[in-house]
Amino acid sequence: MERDIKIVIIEDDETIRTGYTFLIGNTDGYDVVNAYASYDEAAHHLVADRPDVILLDIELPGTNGIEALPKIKKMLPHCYVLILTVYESQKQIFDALANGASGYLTKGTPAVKIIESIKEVKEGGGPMSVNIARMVISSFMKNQDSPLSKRETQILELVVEGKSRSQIAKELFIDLETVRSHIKNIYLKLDVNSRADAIKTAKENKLI
Amino acid sequence: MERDIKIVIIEDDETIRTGYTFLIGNTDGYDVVNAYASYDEAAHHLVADRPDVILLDIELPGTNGIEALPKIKKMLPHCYVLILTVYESQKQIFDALANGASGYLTKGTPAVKIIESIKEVKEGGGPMSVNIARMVISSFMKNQDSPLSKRETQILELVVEGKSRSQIAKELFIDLETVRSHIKNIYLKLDVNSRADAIKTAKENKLI
DNA sequence: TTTATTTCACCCTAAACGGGTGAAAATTTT
DNA sequence: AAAATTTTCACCCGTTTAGGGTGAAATAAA
Repeated sequence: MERDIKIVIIEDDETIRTGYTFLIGNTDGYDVVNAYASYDEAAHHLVADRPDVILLDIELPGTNGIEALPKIKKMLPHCYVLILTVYESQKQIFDALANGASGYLTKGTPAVKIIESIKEVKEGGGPMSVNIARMVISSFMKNQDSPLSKRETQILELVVEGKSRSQIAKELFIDLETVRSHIKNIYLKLDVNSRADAIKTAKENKLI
Repeated sequence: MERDIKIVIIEDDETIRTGYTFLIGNTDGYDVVNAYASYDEAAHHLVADRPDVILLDIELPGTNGIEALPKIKKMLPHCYVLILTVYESQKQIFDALANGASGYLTKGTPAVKIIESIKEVKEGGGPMSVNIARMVISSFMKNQDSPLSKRETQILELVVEGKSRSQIAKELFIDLETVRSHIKNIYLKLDVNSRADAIKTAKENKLI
C-alpha cells in the first residue's frame, strides 16, 4: 500500500488556502500536513513537515515565492514545488523554473486538476499548461527574419560563446581577417560597436 | 460551420504513415490532404496542399526533420508543425523547438491523443508530453551546488554577456582589479584559462 | 577560530579589439 | 544576364583587454 503524498501549502489568501487545504486534504492518497500564509512563517516548520510536494504562491508577504524557491530546494532537495499564481508573465515563469520549480499552475485551476498535477509531478512528469508550454516554446524560437546572414549568425554564436577572433577563425577554417570582416558587418547591421552590445541586441531580437 | 483542419503527414515508415492517415482522416473535422515518405518528396507539393498542421517525422531519408523545419516555416509561415519521433533526446527536442516546431509527440502516441494535440495546437496552445516538459524544466535548473560563490557567479554571468572587465567593474561599482581577481578565482575553480573555456565549462555544469 | 569571500594593488607581455578602406570571388536574387 | 548580397581576404592604425604572478586587508561564514 502506497503512502499518502504529503503536501504543504504556502499561500497568503486565506480563502484560497483553506479551500485547497480542504479539497486536497479530503482526497484519498493526499495529506495536507500544513498550510502557511507566508514563507517566513513556513520556513521553521518545513523540514519537520517533510512534504513531498509544496504548493507555493508567488505573491507572498515578506519573502516572495521566487526568493523562497532556492531556500526550499536547499532544505528539501527532493521536494517538488508547484508554483501557484495569478499572473502568467514570461519572466516570472522562467525565474520560477530556473530556480527549481517543478511546475506551474494558475490560480483558479480546479482542485481536481491540481490534485492530478501533484500526482503527475510525483510520478516524474511536470505539468505545464498549454499557455505556459507555448511561452516556453516561443522563447526558443529564433527570429525568422534576421538581418544577419547565415555565416554572420554562425559567427555571432561563437562570439556569444566568448570565443576570440582567432579561435573562431580556427574553428571555421577561415582567415582571421575574414572573421573580423564578418564581425564588422554584424556590428553595422545591429548598429553596435562592441561584443557585449552585439550579444545584447542579438538576444533581444532573438537572432541567436 | 468550421472548416476541416487540413493535415499533411511526412513519415517514412509506411505502416505508421498509412495508419495515422487512416485514423486521422476518418475523424470528423480533420482532413489529411496528403501523406509523404520524405520531405524531399513533399517539398514541391506543400504549398499547394496548404496544410494547417504538419505531422513531421525527424528521422527521414534525405532532408531530415530538423533540416526541413525552417524550410517548411519559410514556405508556410502560418502552418503548425508537430514533431513526431521515437527518441526523446534533449538536443533533438531543443533543436526542433528552436527551429519553429509547435509541439512534440512521441510515436506510439495513440491517434486519439494526436488528434487532440492537433486541435490544441490550432487553438493556440502547444502540446508537450510530461516527459518533455520535464526536460525543458530541468534544462532551466541551475546546479544547486556550484563551486562558485555568489559574486563569482554574478561576474561569470556578465562575462557570458560578453562584457569586458572594465564594463563589469562599472556595472558592479567595484574596481577593475577586483573584477580581475574574481575572474582569476573563477578560472582556478573551473580549471580553465580563458573566457571561452569558462563559459563552456559553466554551461556544461549548469553553473549559469 | 579557521576558512571562504570580497575587496584592492602593481608587476608584466602578448593578444585581442575596433575603426577605416578596399577588393576579389562566390552565391543568390531579380 | 545583371544586380545585389554574401563570403572571403588584405593592410593601415592606436587603444584596450586578457591573462599570469604575487600579495594583502577587511568581511562574512562555517
